[in-house]
Amino acid sequence: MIKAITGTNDILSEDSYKWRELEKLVNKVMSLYNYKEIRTPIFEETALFSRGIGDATDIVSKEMYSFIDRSGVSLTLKPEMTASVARAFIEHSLDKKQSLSKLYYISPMFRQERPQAGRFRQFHQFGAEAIGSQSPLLDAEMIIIAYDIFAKIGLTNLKVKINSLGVTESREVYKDKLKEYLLPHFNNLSEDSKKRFDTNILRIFDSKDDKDQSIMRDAPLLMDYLDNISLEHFHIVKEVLEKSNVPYEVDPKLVRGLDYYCHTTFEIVSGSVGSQSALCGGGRYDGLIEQLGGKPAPGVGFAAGIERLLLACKNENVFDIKEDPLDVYIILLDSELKNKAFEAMLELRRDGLKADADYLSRSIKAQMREANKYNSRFTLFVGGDEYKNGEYLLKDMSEGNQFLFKTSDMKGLIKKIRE
RNA sequence: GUGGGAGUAGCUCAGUUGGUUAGAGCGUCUGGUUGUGGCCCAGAAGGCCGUGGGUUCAAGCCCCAUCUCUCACCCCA
Repeated sequence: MIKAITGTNDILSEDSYKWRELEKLVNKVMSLYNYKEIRTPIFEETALFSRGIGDATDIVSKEMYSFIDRSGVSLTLKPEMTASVARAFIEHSLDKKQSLSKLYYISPMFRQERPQAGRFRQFHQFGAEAIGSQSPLLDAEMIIIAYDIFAKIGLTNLKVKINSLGVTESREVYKDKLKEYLLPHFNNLSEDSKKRFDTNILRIFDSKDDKDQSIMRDAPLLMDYLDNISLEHFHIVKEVLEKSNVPYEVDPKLVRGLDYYCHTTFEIVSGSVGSQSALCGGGRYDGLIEQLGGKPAPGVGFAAGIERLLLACKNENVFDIKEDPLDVYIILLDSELKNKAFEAMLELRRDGLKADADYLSRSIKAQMREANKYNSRFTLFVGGDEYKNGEYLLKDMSEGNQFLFKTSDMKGLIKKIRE
């Protein structure tokens, strides 16, 4: 039997309705904040991601779905969206069309990781990017958008964590200090952290190893090495969040994995999912556009994982929405009338009512059970004495009342259903 | 890439120290008289017990391999 690829999922109809509603909500909120949708290709040149995200990250070095196409070019299924949006921004000279580009997206992403709770190989993210301004108001806006969407969904077990990485220069100074501090402890670090010492030393703060944690407890903090401009930037972000009623905590150990981040970084984590608790993450990337060959332009953005979000919803018992019930289910009493019944049903549908009927020539009992399964508000009986008298019988399924309508009076029948 | 757990009906799971025709609940389908659902009742369909080897007179159960799912590490949304 052929099965779906490991780490990919079919979204069956019970769930796809929920996905659609979530997407509607995202579209709505993004439009309130005046972000415009951008759709980029599923695959890009591999070089875009190795330059944008950073060669040292695991995402680029071993988790990308890369392949050589027939013309010999290395292509990659997008593992994240920021690099793609940045590429499109440069390619279409969006900076010349307007001073600030506020963009959002909903899109599948691909990473060849080992699947676990809330993590898949094809997964979906929505997110936003604002390119063209250094304003800390935008950093805060990103956090607020994500927070607003999560709140509208009904999630409560959330924590907003923010931190500042400052500018590159002060961060490099700090990295040296950290190296200096860690060197005497090097042999006591976990194997993973020994590797991180060279590749991405800041991420040792994220280690779940107890020994690492105790070593890092006394490590110097980046916050203490930030220059005044970075501190001021961060201060404004915090101030805006407070005034916007977004509860947050500063986590000086929150460092993000992607190379392009600077200044503000943030995550919103949920206590309702497993170990993959970050529902969204993001930050500022003032150097990225230039690094990808564009004219320097500052940017900030975030991405949220849809599968994780829905997992959190399931565990918190929120956003449990069901598809609208059927308005009418047609019950065919005389099989000779099936064309007539189909016509009537079509008329209902074309008038905007959700209607369906039995296509398997089943018994009346079976048809009624089917109507009930779809939670149909009404059933319409076609046939029998009523039809001989030129009438249809309409039954209200919750009350049990029945009403007669002239077959010529579809308007009256429709009006009754709409009441 | 590393480690733990699990694969029996559409779903959730039972299957005793290996021993005849493999079970339940839910779901599905059909009925419970002439044209009416939900509740209830009855019946039916549906399984090469993940796959391939092995041990044995005998394997769903024991052994090996393999695949898949799952959780955690790594990494990250």
